Amino acid sequence: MRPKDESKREAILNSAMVLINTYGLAHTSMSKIAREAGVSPATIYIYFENKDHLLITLYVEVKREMSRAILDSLDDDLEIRDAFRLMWENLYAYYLAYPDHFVFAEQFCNAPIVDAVEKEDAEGFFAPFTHLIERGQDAGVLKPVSLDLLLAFAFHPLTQLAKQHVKEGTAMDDEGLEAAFSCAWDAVAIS
Amino acid sequence: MRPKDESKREAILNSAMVLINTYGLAHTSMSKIAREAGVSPATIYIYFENKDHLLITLYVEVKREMSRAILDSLDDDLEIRDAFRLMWENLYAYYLAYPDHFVFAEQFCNAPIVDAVEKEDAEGFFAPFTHLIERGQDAGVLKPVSLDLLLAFAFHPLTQLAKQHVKEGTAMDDEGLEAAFSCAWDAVAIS
Amino acid sequence: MRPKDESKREAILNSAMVLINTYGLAHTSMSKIAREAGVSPATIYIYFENKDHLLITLYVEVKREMSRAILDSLDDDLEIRDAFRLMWENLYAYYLAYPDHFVFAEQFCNAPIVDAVEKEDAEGFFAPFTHLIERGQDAGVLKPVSLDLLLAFAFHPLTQLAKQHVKEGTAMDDEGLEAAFSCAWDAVAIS
Amino acid sequence: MRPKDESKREAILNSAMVLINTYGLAHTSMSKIAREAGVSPATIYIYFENKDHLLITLYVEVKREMSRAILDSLDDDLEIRDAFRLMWENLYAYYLAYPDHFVFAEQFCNAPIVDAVEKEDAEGFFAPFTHLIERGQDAGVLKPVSLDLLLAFAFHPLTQLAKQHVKEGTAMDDEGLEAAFSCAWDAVAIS
DNA sequence: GATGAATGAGCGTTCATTCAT
DNA sequence: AATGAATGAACGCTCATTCAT
Repeated sequence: MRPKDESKREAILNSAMVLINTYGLAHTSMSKIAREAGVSPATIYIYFENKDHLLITLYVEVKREMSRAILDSLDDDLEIRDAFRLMWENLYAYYLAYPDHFVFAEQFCNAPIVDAVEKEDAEGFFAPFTHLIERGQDAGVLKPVSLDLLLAFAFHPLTQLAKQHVKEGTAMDDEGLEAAFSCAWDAVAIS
Repeated sequence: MRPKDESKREAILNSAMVLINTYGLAHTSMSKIAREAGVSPATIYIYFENKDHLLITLYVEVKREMSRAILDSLDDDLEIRDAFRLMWENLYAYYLAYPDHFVFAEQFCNAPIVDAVEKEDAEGFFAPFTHLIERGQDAGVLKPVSLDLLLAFAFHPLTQLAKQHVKEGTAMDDEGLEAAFSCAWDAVAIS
Repeated sequence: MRPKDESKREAILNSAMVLINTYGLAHTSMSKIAREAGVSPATIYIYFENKDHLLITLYVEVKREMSRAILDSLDDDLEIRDAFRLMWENLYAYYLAYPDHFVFAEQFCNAPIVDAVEKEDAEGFFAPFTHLIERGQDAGVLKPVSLDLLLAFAFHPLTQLAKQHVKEGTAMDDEGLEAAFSCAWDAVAIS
Repeated sequence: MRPKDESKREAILNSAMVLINTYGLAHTSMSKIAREAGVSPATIYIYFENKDHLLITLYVEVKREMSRAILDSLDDDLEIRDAFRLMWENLYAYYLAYPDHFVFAEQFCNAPIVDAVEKEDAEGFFAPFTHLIERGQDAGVLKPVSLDLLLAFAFHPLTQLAKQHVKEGTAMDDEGLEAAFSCAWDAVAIS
């Protein structure tokens, strides 16, 4: 027997992402994914149980890669502000480097299908953020408010900015990034 | 010729919104919308040219209502901070009062179909925000950074918070709202 | 709106029967039925909830017609033997006149799907037989054995004979029919 | 080269029979048969040329075993009636002992695929019946009517009765069997 | 204006069979 | 001999839309 072809699995996942970003979840069919990936529709079902599983797998893997990218060069010895800044830059760099991942994740997580993602899979993504924020609060550097609140101010505006930049094909320069980070830091840090 | 029945139009739009929020854009068909609205599929085409037009109309109307809600009690004589605060509270109140509108808008604006919305329709929504921010910058109260950046920090975290609260069925109390607003203000105001 | 087209419903049912008799239940798809009936596959679903409902409806209607044919000219005033004979002849005549009905019913009732037929629908068919047999037993003309047993001998061999005749394109002449009926009568009557 | 594994062949045939009896010819796929038999779909094609061959082989083997069972203890020295009675009892016992065989055979032989069975394979089954009937007619014990007619009355009602008993999980006791046999004998014997 | 009937195209999925190991 | 991977065609069914009343 032939071994499973890992490149096929990835072609399927990537084709799904590209089509979803281009035409939307609503107009991306299994046949189209298969055609784009250069396989038979039936082949998809060797790698994924059904369409929902395929989409959820794609989301979870994208989120996992995002999570990994953010942690790059991160170190517990860094000052809170520097660590925060590094994650912020990592995230923005990731958004620019893999806009597909990012655009897909935003579409997916705003659709009801996201509720089918297992909780542990979903929340793993936020762990590095959470950890940093708790560290910052313990050190008396970050405001003593709820985690959700800090998360919303620390990283969500960046996502919003990246969304616009990806759509317009623009990007922030160092100065813009510096200004943006300042806003974020002012929002969450004790002045 | 009977006049078009406004209540039918409303029923169709509302049914679409409810189904899309429950099952997703991808699983909401014209037949289902018709059944939910208690009309024939053919009737929908009397009120809307086709499915895309129906969805876009729904989005634009939802956004327009949001816009209107935010402006409630707003007055150019208010101090910048107070005006900002009022809009912030209006928006959060609207999210809680009409979670359907809000959930639908988030799903829609993260799907590619949003690109089919006429620019003037889409941007009208932001006008009150824009106007306020420009006033604040002129007065030297808000940071002299790009409009997009201030918008991202001033209102986007609130959307993110509301998304969680709607999903979990919770809400911020006055104290929480105060803390959240402080973060937003610190992000955008000159300290 | 257009009224439902009764001729379409019948074309669908008849096409299904013809295809099932020719190619078997296993090789008769909704598309093929639609093509044979000259309608769109989607149209079938206006008249029948799904494939199973279509097949079951077909079976029940075929059985109902058989039942009606058997009762033709039947009269409670007839002697038991004459009534029995009339039903026997009616049934054989029906088999020869509508071999499709008969062949379909045999295939259907030997497949597991027959278990999905509502009991009352299924047993209505046997009512005339049952009634006659009970009358015969009360009159002391038929053997006092179980109903199932008498039914099995009174009518099932005829079905078997008809099956062969239909397949071979032959038929019993009057003499053959007389001989066959004698066997049946000897089987069930008190000598 | 390993020798073909007879137990695998049996497992495939038996799995096919079980699935067909449970879900019907129409819903029994090669993959399901393979899964049920604990082999790969490809393995089935080592033992059988294709699906039709598999089904036909199954039918022919089932019929051959039935045929063998009926002949058990049969002896040309027996009186016609006793021989007839023995075959009748053998057949009923076989039906009760191997209801799967019997249910499968009835489904199969009422579907068009039965026409693909080679004539000699199919008719071999009836040889013992035929032989007995001819002996009985020569001896002047059985009615001098066509073979098909006698066969239809002699054994077909039993099949019908067994079908009901298998479905209901009941069985005839000795008394019931005696009564049933009497009917059959009265049908075919010269009084 | 409003309807249920009607449709060809397409949906997600499984089919019987073959391939490559 | 035996396998799981792979497939194009077909499955049952629903889609967005239009027709006829």
